[in-house]
Amino acid sequence: MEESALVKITDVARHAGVSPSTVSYVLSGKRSISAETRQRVEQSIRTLGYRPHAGARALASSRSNVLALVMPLRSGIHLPVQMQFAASVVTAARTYDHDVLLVTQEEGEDGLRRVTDSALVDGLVVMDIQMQDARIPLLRSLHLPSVLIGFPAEAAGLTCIDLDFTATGEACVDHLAQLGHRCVALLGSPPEVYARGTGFARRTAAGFTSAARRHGINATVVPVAPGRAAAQETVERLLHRYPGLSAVVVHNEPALGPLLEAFQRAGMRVPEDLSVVALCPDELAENAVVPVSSIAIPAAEVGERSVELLMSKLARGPESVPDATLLPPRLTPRASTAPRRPDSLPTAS
Amino acid sequence: MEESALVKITDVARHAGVSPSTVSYVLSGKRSISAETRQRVEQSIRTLGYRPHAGARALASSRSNVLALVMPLRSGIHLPVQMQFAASVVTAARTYDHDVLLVTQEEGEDGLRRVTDSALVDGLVVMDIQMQDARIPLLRSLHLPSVLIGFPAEAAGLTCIDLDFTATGEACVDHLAQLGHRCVALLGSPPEVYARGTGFARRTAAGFTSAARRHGINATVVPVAPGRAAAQETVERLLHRYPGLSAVVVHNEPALGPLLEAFQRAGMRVPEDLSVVALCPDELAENAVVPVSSIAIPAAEVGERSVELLMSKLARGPESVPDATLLPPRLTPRASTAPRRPDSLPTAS
DNA sequence: GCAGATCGTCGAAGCGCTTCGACTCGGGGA
DNA sequence: TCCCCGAGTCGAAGCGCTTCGACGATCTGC
Repeated sequence: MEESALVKITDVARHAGVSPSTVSYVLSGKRSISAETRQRVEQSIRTLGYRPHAGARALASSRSNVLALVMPLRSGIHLPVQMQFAASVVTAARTYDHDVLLVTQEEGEDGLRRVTDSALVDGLVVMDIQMQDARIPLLRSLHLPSVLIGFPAEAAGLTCIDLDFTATGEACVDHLAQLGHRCVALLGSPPEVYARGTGFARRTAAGFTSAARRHGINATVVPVAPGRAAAQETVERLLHRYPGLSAVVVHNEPALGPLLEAFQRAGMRVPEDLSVVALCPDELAENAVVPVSSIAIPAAEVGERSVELLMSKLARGPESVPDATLLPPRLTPRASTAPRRPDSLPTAS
Repeated sequence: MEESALVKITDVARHAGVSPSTVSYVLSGKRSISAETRQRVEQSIRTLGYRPHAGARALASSRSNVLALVMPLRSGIHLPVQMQFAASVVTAARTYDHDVLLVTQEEGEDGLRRVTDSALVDGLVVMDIQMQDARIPLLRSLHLPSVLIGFPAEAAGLTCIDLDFTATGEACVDHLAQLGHRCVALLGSPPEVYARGTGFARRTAAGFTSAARRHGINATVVPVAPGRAAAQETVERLLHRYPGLSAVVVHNEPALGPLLEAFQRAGMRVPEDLSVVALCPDELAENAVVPVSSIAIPAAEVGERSVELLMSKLARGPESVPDATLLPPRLTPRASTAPRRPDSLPTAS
């Protein structure tokens, strides 16, 4: 409540009539302190406006109370998601009395080395993990705990968290099946992405397919190449091949707009003739020509949970935490999905 | 090039056959070291993979080599700008061998107190400064240097940086005058913003007006309330009152789309009948119905410069740096501005 | 050639905190 | 009654680094 920047633990100790170590124990709770002493010390801390010196604390305790957030900072389409994510990481970290150091993706492995080797941080939250991520070996060899957002090809022994894409694929189909649709398509990522074996694309497709089988629904998975032209062509081919098609799931953010247009142009009104579910941020879904029912990456939840995981590893060891945590999808119904019209064409043979 | 996390300055010293202090001086350059010794030490550092312990360094030198970036993390419309900004701050900080601690706007004054009092950071970059910003008094009383993005009402004695809005208003008019326009309007922020005396709105208007006078051009400033309806109405009134109007400057990001539509609806084609210049992010300008000539906040430059200012204050004292730094506007011409049609109506009387 | 400056290096004293014994004091269990 | 134990506190030893003063060696200028 007073000055600052110069008051140290010995000042507090003197003011409270105890030894510095006692003050330290009051602060950390690592030894029992009589209620009376504790209150006296706490009062002194407040009156003097004492704040432990972060560096000194880090040196003595080998804990910095800072964690690194490694994130891509180049402009892209996902910005709102990233921001939400960063915000929730910072907020969650604060509830554990930690601060967040911002490390850019571009700093790569050297960046990680730097912040860990210099004991700047106690742990890492690493966003935007690729299938073949160059940082994985390093992360694995690190003596510091880390949590990865997304799943690399080889995830064993790493703590990863992400939306459950299999369940997401299933949820979309469940939703559509419930509305009576009998012939559905998954309009997915560009072909390369599948060829590369990218995890989330494959998992979504798998969930989609198995749920369709479970419901006894006619289902197909179609990659969508980038660009308006490709979208248009994909739609034409699709409608020709599956005349009974009455619903699609779009898992390709940039293609969503073009695809909707293409369907429109092909005479399919949404949702009268065609129901559409998308995997994309709510922003995008809300602002499409017709608001699209969607499942979004739960950025805030991912952020919060990842910090919780990290803190648990820090406090209770790496074994205290599951390797993979998959967040359940939440589908937000909007105007783009409706029951199948009884008079629509019969399901394709 | 080897292990890590446990190699300390004494290890390096032993390996190089010198004393720890010599290693320290090699690292900091604060005393002269013979070329020979320097090389030997540097070699040892490399072979052992030595990284100074950040906490120890901070404790001994009372410099943490970390700076705080205080930014709003709630989703809003400006996200791309914020990100660009954050990215350039981090990058610039790295060139000065500093790291960046992320502090959210929401933490407010307590957040600032915490990171400064605990000596976590050496200085602050504070974004999103309001006219009457509650943090100003605190920032002023701080013993740590700070740089503010934006100008508060009372900026004396604070280091502030932002786009030069006066020059921006002028640049827009210059551009339009050069194209032959003789009657222009500034479509600005909602009335409250002007009433509140918000700095950037006023300054833009001032620049706009004075440049128009200089060019002998008919000019008017019109606030634009939020909402499509308001935009529509504003446009109608404007066109009625200034039949000779052939160009507008829009300084109201969310209103840009609605305004363009309203002009369209009123039969004014852009740019044939009406030239439009906007103050908004490039993204927005590029993706409007017709690409809009625009001046954007130079986020990357602001970020970089703000770090430079901060570093200068840190290294050479607060006097080494100007109170205000105004970045020159850069107008990007796009499809929305064209020469005035000779057959357009005469300038309003 | 010699006083005095300069260069290059070292040793030691902290920076402000945590933490590990050690010590005191009462209160049970035997 | 004696001993042991736990609760509560203190003192001191670092944590790994920077920095100040000191000290020999080498250079300057007369």
